[in-house]
Amino acid sequence: MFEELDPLLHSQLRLAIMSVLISVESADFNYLLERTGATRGNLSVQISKLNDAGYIQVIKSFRNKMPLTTCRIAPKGVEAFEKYVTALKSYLTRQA
Amino acid sequence: MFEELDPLLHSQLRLAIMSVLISVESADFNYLLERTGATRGNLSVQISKLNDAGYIQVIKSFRNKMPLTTCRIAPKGVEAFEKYVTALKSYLTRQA
DNA sequence: ATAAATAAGTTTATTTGATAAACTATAATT
DNA sequence: AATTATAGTTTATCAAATAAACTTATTTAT
Repeated sequence: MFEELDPLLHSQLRLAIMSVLISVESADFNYLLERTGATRGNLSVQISKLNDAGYIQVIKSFRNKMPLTTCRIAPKGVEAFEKYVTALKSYLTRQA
Repeated sequence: MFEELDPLLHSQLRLAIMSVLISVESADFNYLLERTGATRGNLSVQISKLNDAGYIQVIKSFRNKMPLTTCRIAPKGVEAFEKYVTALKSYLTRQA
């Protein structure tokens, strides 16, 4: 049987966000915008969802008097990402 | 940048259907039901969508006077599946 | 003979989710 | 003091996944 795919990760944009975050120490809003090609609104929403799930940590501060949103992957997020990758493999490898 | 994920394949059930079909010569409705764990309604809808897209071929016949729906992957479906797998990899491998 | 149960799907309705458009707040520029 | 730019958030819309309800035909039981 196929393993369940975590619906929070089985979304193109959220997966892209997580994919970026798993490879860097931290990433700010604009960097994620650029890397994912998302719109600001969509990015904002999906960051919130990942944060609510405890998959990422979001730190809001100021840089040059401007708001700065910094994201960092959380242990729970790493775990979920790895589990998702494993689950996906059950769909991708062709077994008879 | 991340590659686009074919929305037709980036769906748990449709991906499961395609995953089964890519590994067998053909599969009937009940076999797909069993393998995917889907409900009949949901399976019916998703088979239709894959058929409409030309990803699979659906043959309706009768066995023991009962309707029999047989599915087979189409060349276009194999192509799309392979492209999807390649695209997915851009999300799963952690590059800095 | 007819009523109930089973089989194999399909259609419709609901609910969720992704996305963009519109909005907010602050800062810098003209 | 308007206008433009920056960095987001909130709201509205549209699509899509899913299950519930329905259909049609077939056995089986009464």
